[in-house]
Amino acid sequence: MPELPEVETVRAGLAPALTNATVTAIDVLDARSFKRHIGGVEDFIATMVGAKILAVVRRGKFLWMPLELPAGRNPGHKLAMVGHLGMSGQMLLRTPGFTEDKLTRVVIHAISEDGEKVEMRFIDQRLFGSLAIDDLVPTPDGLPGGFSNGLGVSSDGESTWWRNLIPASAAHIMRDPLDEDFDEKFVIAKLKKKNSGIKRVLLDQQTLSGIGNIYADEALWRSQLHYDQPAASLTGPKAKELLQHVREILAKAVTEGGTSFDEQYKNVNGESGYFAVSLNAYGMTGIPCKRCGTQIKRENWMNRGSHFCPKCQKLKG
DNA sequence: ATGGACACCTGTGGGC
DNA sequence: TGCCCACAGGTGTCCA
Repeated sequence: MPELPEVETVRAGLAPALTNATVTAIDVLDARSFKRHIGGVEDFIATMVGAKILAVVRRGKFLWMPLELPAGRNPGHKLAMVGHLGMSGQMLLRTPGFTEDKLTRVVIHAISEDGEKVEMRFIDQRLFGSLAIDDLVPTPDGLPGGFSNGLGVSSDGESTWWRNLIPASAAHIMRDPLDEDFDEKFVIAKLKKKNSGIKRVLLDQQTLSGIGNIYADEALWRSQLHYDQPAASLTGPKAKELLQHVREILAKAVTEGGTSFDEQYKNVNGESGYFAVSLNAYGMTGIPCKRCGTQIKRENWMNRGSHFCPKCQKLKG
């Protein structure tokens, strides 16, 4: 479900409530949400309870929370809780006692700096999402690991110890187009070397991150590119234009709180985002193209769907 | 390198 | 009403 705008909406919602909060207890309703945590459920709980959350950081669709463990419980490495929403994950902030949400898998109980109790409920229909604790390792480029909007950074503006670190399990994820250290030249150079179809490349989180099926279809529609157009066949200016569209679409979707079609995407308060009204291609099968009036087509592609205008997004070659 | 298939899962909606 | 099929915002891995 969630792509960068949805995950950023969640990050931005969690950060004010969880920064500097201390974990007090964890309820596990379904242990399958921990399949990516090597040590198993008991280890996850033992590490998390008592830990202080220093920030909520995001790169692409990955979220993490650097942890400060209580004195005397230093494992020798820097740790973070890493969350991924998969296709259907949600992280809701609830006050204790709020009606239990259907499909809740994990509840993290915490107490804020001000002594307020808060519950972060991890809801996940399909169980492709996960929570795990992972080692933080230095970023290869020595720059900040991800986006945290300044929350959790010390008041004197100095970077804190976790800033230029990234969870080992997300270290292969390249920067996303909204990252201030996003290296556009590097990405364009990479596109030039790839003979794969452009959509495949847009979805490859090891080239650039944050884009999923919705925003790939939207960016390709705006750029009038067919999903199978070889990436290397794009001219420099065309590649630049495509990335500009990607950036604009992601940024606009962030301001609208992401895309919601159903109960699967919600912000931390359980509210839907509004970007769905701005969609031009994704899920628009049979609807006239807003540019030329031709019906938008859906084709099976890579075990999912691709939506495009057959007239203004032709393969060129 | 690259493309494809599939595994991991549950739920919903359409057609009959 | 029930049953079967298609389909769903992701990622990782294995195989030709």
